[in-house]
Parts: sequence; C-alpha cells; structure tokens
Amino acid sequence: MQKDPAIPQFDLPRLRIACRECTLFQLCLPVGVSEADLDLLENIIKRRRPVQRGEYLFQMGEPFESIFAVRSGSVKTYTLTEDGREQVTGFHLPGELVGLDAIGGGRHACTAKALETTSVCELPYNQLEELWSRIPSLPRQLVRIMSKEVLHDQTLMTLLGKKSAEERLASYLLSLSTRLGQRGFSSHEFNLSMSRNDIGNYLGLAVETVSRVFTRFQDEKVLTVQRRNVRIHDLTALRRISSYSNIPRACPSAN
Amino acid sequence: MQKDPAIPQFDLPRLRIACRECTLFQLCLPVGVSEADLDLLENIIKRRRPVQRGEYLFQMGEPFESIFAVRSGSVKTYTLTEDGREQVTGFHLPGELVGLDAIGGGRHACTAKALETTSVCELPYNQLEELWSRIPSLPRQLVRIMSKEVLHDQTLMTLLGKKSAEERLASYLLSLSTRLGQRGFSSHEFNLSMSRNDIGNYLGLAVETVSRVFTRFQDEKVLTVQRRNVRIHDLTALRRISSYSNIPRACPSAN
DNA sequence: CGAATCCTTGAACACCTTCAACAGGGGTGG
DNA sequence: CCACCCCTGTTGAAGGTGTTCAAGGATTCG
Repeated sequence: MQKDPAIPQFDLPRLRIACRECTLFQLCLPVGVSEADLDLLENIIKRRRPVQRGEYLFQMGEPFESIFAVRSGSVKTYTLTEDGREQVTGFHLPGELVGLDAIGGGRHACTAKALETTSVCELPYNQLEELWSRIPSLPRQLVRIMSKEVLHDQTLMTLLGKKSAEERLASYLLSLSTRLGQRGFSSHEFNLSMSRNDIGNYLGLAVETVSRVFTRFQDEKVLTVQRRNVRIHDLTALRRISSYSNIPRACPSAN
Repeated sequence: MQKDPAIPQFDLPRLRIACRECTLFQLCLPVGVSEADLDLLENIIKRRRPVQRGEYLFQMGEPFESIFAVRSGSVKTYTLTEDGREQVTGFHLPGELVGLDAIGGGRHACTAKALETTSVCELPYNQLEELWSRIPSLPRQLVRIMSKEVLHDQTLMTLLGKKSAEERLASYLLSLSTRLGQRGFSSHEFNLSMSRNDIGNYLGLAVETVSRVFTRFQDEKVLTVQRRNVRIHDLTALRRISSYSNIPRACPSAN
C-alpha cells in the first residue's frame, strides 16, 4: 500500500471501538440514536480485522447478510455486466454505508473491494431490523440515508447523461474534496485510492480521456497531479467547470 | 389527452378505494401488511382527485410532506440543473412510489409532473412514520423498495456510462414493456406517455438520435412505431440489442 | 384553418474513443 | 542493490458515434 499523507492511520488494532468515540459518529447510521440505545446497536456490530487492499467485503451474488459502514480506508463497489465487463457503481469513504442495494433482493448486487487497507463495521441486517422496534430512530435514519443515496445517484445520472469529460472529472474531484473535508482530511490535497481505470469506468470515460483531462487541468493551473496525488489550486475554477455552463440549445420544457 | 388503448381507464370517481381491492396491491407499499393493519394504513392515505396532464404532484424546492403512489397514468420526475436545463430522473408507472428522494433532505429534490391523466395515493410521511411502531412491516417494505430504487439507478448508470444509443433505447423499451406487463397491460404494444424529448433527456441522447434509432429499429423489423404508439415484433432481438455485446477491449480488472 | 408543438431527416462537425506506442514506478528476484 | 518486468499512466493520431444545426413534415388544439 502506498503512503498516503491525507489518510492518517486509525488505531486499527483496538478492536472494541464504541460508536460514541468514533470520529464518524455524525456521518454514520447512529445519528439520532440516544446514548442509552447506543449499547444495543454496538452489541450487534461485528468489527472485523482490517481488510487488505484487493480483498472483498462481499461479492456479487452472495446471499445478503450484512451492511457495512466504512471506518477508514476506502471501498469500491462494482457490478459485472452480462458480457463480463466491470461497471464501477461507487467509491465509499469513511462513514458511508455499503451494501444497501442488496436489501431488496436478498443477494448482493455488486462486489465491494477494498482500495487500500480498510476497516469496517459489519451490521448484520436481521439483527438490525430487530432493533427497530426498540430504537425507532434507526429505521428513520436508514431511510434517510437511502434517500440521500437515491439523490446522489440522480446527480450521477445527470453527470453521465449531460456532462462533458471535463465537467465529469471536475465534479468528481469536487465530490471527493468535499467528502474528505467533512471527514477532517484536507480538501485541497489528497491521494486518490482508485486507479484512472476505475475513475474512467465510474465516470463513463475511457482511461485515456481521464488522463488527458487531468493534464489539461494541470496546464490550466487548476491543480497539480502526480500519479495518485492531487493538489487542487483553484477550487473556484473547478466549481465553475463542473457546473456546466455550455450554451444550452433551445430546450422547450416539453409539455 | 390522447386515447391510449394500453392504459384502460380506472374507475376514477370512486374516491374510497381500499388497498385490498387495488390491483396494484402486490406492487405497492402495502406488501406484507396484514389485513388487520391495512385499515390503519388506509386511514392516512389521501386520495386526491385525478391530476391532469401537465399538472404537478409537487415541485422542486417545496417542503417535503408526502410520498405518492401512482394508481393510474404516469408521472415524470425531473430536476432543473443550475443553468436551467431539465434532467429527467424517472418515469413512474402505477404501483410505483414518487418522492422518495426528498425524505433525506426535507425538500423535494425534483419536480413530479403528470404525463397524462393520473391518479395517486398521497401518503403523508409523518403519519406514515408514526405507523411504523404499529406496523413493523411498513418500514421494512419501504427500505426494501428504496433498495430496489438504488439498484435501478445503478443499472441506469451502467446504461448511461457504457451503452450505445441503440442499447439505451432497447433497454428502455424493454423496461417499459416488462413493467407494463407486470401491471396487466400488453407488453408488446403500448403507447408512450412521454415525448421523444423526455426519452432522449432521460437516456442521455439528443432527440434526433432517439428518432433515428426508432426508425432504425423499424427498418430492422424489430418494432413498429407511429408517433407514440409502439408495437414490439421481436422481443428477442430487442433483448439481444440491449445487453450490449460489443467487443470488449482488454479490460484488466484493475485492482 | 392556422399556430404551435412534436417528430423526422439530412449534412457537417465535435468530442470522445480506439488503437498504438512509450514512459515511469514499484515490486520481485537474482 | 540493481535489473528486469509488469502494471499504471501518458501522449499521439485516426476514426466513429452522437451532437448540432437546419429544414421540412405531421399532429393536435385553439
């Protein structure tokens, strides 16, 4: 695993880590859960030993047992299309939940792979459901999180359906920057844990295009990029680029 | 409103329609709710008078009050991007829920517009939440539905990121065909309630491309299309086209 | 009947992809 | 410790798919 100045190592060996001590408390499922109820929640959480880069949290087709909360590191989720190609469906940072798309189908619809050394909290879903009657804020929060997930997917649909290559990469970097900032990391310098291949796959672009746009951004002094290390110099420019301001054609707001 | 042989008129004037009598019972939120509990659920449902074509269920930015279940007709949801362009995020058929993306944010993130005369069940969300303790299957079912929504969005991401124009339209028509079939309508002949503009917007294509692909499909005898009326002749061909079998380039499953 | 909207078709262009080749790290093994 | 190799990332050139621009036809509705 590469050294990564932006992602400090957590105290991984400490197996028993309470939600209330977790730096991600505000971002994760326990939001709104009372002190008294936290114990109930914590009792069902399995804290696995850290997952190494390339290892799986779960794989597509496996029976659905648990959802996972990322504690540190990062996870990529992807599906295999019928002809065996990979479609990256998301990158998950600390505090984010993985596996939500499997609840409805009983089987995992995607594969979750660690992009670096990653630690997660495993939440057995059956046990989680059983807590709902005792902790009503739990299902409320879960539904809220899933609602935001739907919202996120919709912005992604806009990105894929309407945006140019530059707009896509700018939006992507801004998303990463914001999310890292929320988690206490630097929002203007960070290391990408995913390859250009993954980025391109996720953004609906060829690897070469991702590479080219990166160098274009660098030429325009918007950022500096060296392999996986990104330093954003002009956040405003990035924002301007991302909110596509192409001249819109006459677009009758059809019936 | 145009005549539509594939969508028979429901008995709209009858205001009091019980879930248990609803033909959509199996597709909608009440799945898994016991007979005894149905009354509780039905009591909070507001059944509005039918919404006319072009009218709104809700608009972007409005405070979130209710989610809606489509009873008959169809609804288009869309967001306005920062520069005022429209992004269609979905088309909703009978039995499907609308407004789920607003739960997390407190405000509607999209606008829902009727594509034809449409009737809906309005479910005030606060009251719905209050029922959860009495009817535990309600939140379970809601989470399940939202999970499927996430799943659906992911296939759409694949469509937008990886598929060609032909593959997109074929997938879209198959989706419509399947969903209409599930609802008791013909799966090989139906009328589109949305314009080419909306379809193109949804699929990330220019209107002209949608039109061209339609005629190409017609030339290949896959279907007949006359304005909004679609007759599918070769479902197999459509399926073959939709599951893109382009020669994949070397695609190292980059860690 | 006329206006507006929706849909279709044609031609030129643009953006991104594909193909190809090479450069630079990082890891492994000698 | 260096050489080597593989993988990742970069850059160039050609090509294709879909967009844009433009114009005309069809349908609906006032």
